[in-house]
Amino acid sequence: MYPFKFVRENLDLLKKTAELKNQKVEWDKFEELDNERRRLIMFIEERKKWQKDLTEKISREKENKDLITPLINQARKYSDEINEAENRLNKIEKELEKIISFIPNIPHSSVPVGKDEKDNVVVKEWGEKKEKNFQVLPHWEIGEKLGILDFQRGSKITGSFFPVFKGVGAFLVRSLINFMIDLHIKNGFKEVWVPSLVNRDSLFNTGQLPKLEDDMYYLERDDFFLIPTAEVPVTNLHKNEVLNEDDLPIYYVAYTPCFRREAGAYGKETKGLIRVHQFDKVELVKFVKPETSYDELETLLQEAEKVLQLLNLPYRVVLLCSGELSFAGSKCYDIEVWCPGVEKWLEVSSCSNFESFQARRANIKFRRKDGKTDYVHTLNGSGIALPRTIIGIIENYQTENGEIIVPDVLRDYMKMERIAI
RNA sequence: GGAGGGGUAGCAUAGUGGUCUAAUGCGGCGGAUUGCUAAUCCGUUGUACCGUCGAAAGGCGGUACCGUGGGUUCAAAUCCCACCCCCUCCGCCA
Repeated sequence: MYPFKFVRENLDLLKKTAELKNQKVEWDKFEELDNERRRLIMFIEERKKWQKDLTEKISREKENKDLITPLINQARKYSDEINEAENRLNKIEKELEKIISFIPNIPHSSVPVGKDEKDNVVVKEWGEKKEKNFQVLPHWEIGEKLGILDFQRGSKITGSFFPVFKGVGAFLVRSLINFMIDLHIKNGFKEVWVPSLVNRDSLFNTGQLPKLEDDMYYLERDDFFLIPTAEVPVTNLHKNEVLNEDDLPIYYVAYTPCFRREAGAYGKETKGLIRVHQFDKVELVKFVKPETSYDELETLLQEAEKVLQLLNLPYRVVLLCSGELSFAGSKCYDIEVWCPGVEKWLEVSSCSNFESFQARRANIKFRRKDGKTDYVHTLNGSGIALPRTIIGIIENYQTENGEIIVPDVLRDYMKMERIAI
């Protein structure tokens, strides 16, 4: 969310970025209303000044009725004029804010310009796609055979794409969450537990609203939303705060369930655990000084990569092009794990720098040593999302006789070497 | 859900219609004193917007901001209404 002045002074740049991100904005209307807003402010402020002077005179001469009666009449006139102009100003500012709220964040200069996923750049590949001398089954087949996944019963309870994990499957979910959180705590992240329901304001601040309203579950009675990611509650932890420079950087790790309606996504990559309405995720969030945020993005990416390296799952890192960047993002890396059963790279993490975009909306500042305040930069990355990681484990660690070897790093948690019938 | 108390600049607190242009303390920043630290003393102090000057840092002039939004009034931190949040107690409840 940019201030009016910034938009006014950077119209060309913002128009270009909105185009790159395929976002429609009412630019002409903005210019017209912005001019009118400034005219009105000048009109109002002038009259307020006059009114103030009169008020002072009235106050001084309040004993002298004959003298102040005409003054009061004049002041009343100003008061009416101010009132009327302010009503118009309020309307105009609301309209302007609505227009501005649809202006997306500006991509960083290192982001490749492009339209769709074909223009993304693979910047790294890690691990080996091991050749197996047997046909690797997709996770839903082997998972149901082993009794650790149950899609039928999930849809009975709620609807399709609400999976059930059973027995060792449920234990695997719990173990992965603990493994990931333990890892991140060891590397300096502070664990937080936050609400999974949030208000409109919080979603606006992180940039999900106004654009993605239809993609979220909504509780009408209370005007709350179920979170699509822990990014929303964790980033809003410091809404309307002024942090101390010495407190930065702040690193948080949070486990939460995530809820996504995935409106219109049916039929595409939706089998098994690939795309579900409710899933678990361990999320990393950083609050940092602007001058360090791009270094912080690289270390955030490394932190997320560590999870896959320790699980020994082959993955690649993709730098998103401008057209694929989210509304609020300045730069974003996706991490995709190779899943040989479905023969696809599946996204398990998205690491983004939002620069000051979210901090402006959420009003999160910090005070520098010289006393000046500045907006923090916020970053977040999944560290990492569970269902697709589980796909990766089931499909990469599958044996010929239909068992799953437990990755070394999880054996401390699960106290077993293989998942078998 | 009910009753009462509260929300004032980074924090803590004062302020019940008109020099409030929001006081005071702490903290922060700058300086003085000083073997070191501490203490003391002096100065300074927020945010947003509009106009104007400037390449910029910023300067100057103005307006607004006392939880949020309305209302009364010539004039609101102060009076009235609604809502939000925090605290205490009661009720209900996993």
